[in-house]
Amino acid sequence: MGADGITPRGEDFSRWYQDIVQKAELADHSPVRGCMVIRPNGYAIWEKIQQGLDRLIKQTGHQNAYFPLFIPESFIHREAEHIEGFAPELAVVTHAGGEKLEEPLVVRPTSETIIYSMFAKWVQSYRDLPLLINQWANVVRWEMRTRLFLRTTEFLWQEGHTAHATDEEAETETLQMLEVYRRFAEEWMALPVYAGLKSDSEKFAGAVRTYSIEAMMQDGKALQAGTSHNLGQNFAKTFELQYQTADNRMDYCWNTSWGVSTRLVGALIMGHSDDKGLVIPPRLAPLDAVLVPIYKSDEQRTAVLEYAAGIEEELIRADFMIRTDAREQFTPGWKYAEWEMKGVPVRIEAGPKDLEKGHVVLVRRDDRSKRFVPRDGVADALRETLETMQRDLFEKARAFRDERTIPVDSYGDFRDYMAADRGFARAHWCGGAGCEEKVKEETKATIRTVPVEEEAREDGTCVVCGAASPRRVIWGKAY
RNA sequence: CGGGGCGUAGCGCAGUCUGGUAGCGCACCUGGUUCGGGACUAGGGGGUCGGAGGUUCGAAUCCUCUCGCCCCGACCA
Repeated sequence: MGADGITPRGEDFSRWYQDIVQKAELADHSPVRGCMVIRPNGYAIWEKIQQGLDRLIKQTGHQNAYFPLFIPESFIHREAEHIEGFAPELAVVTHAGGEKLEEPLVVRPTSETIIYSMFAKWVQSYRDLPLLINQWANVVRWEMRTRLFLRTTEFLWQEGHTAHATDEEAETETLQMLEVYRRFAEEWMALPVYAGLKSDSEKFAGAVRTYSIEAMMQDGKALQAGTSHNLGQNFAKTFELQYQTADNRMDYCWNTSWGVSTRLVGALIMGHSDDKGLVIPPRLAPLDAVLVPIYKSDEQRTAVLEYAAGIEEELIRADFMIRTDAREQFTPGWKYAEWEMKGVPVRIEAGPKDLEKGHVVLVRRDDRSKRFVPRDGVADALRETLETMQRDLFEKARAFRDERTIPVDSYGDFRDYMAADRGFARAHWCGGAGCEEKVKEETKATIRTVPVEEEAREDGTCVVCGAASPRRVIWGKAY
């Protein structure tokens, strides 16, 4: 462990991750196994994610609503594949009000069943469609093994649910939201992602097709960062979600659902942070900058704090989130380390020399580069620094990912590459579940995503069995 | 749920084998000197040793059971 108490990434990635979560005060373990207390620093990041994404969701025409936590157990059982996927991880309430319940209540693992049963009441004709709903909620899945943010028993997420008149429209919606997630990941989170289709073995139970975005973490492993499902008419048929067509027939609706969760906070950590602590892309940082005043004598103290107060006031007026760290009991150096640990994107230093020269020092968190900027231009300089840092973080992550995503054409090479834990392989796949299963058993790698763009088409032979393959797919070990 | 590791002050650990007054570093509190990359000094506070039961004159230490965390596997966003 280093002087700052963080296990270096290269030494033990998993411990490094836990150290960041603890030391940056993002989350803590609750008394209940597998559950997580999201601490203020962590929750502030989640709030930024919510704000950014909520806007994109609304801009694409969706409205927020809220459906209840409790779902009648029978609802979950109605859709055969759905229950098969979820049965082992359900938490069920059997008693309430001091009595045994007539029908047990499931704590939602996801809300398809309750939402589409309600949609059935609201949709009469094609004129009621499309119905575009989103909800921000908590869900519970009784997982065997948990990790803070990445997989917890209870987690926070957003789940969109829509109903459409045609299959084509539902598919368009599914892809639209996949694109929203891709944009959010890349432009807000500065995480480059591969977007594409899930193989049958990885798709959501109850969906016709599942799409996802997949990001590469700094240890070369994949993190599924968002999913978008085309549900077909599976749930519509189960819950009698029908509508009257323009030519007076009855038809079942076509549904989609899509979500991202607090797991994204984990993605941010593992995507950008370093051995000094948390690194957050500026667009998602709760604080834009921290101002550290520096002084020796009392006269300096008075002058510098006044200088700092003026800067802070100006930056707040320019709509930045900023805090001055005027704590007396810590030295500037100590504060630098502390704020680096917590991932504040920019540090502003202001001391007697800066006051004298009429400038301030801006230091970037990611590369710790220093800039001296005139006092009067501090707001513009800060804005520019944050924008540059946002871009640089994305480019750095993209270069890392690209370098570690390599084409592989023989099964021997494939096994060697996966054994080295480097990253993703782009290899041909015949589409057979058997080949996928064999790879998983022998290398622990799975198909992360199947690229669907036209440009991705390429004739080749399956890296496992040698049969004809229309495209390379992305393979990797996953969280 | 299987295999491995670990629970002792807020954090990191020693002490456990071989039972005998619970320690160290950091953090915390008070004073003084410091302050542009994790300051120095003097004094001080803080612990049902994860929990329960047992053995013993005496248990952090030995025995039994139990709970939690981490790593590896099976399940998953």
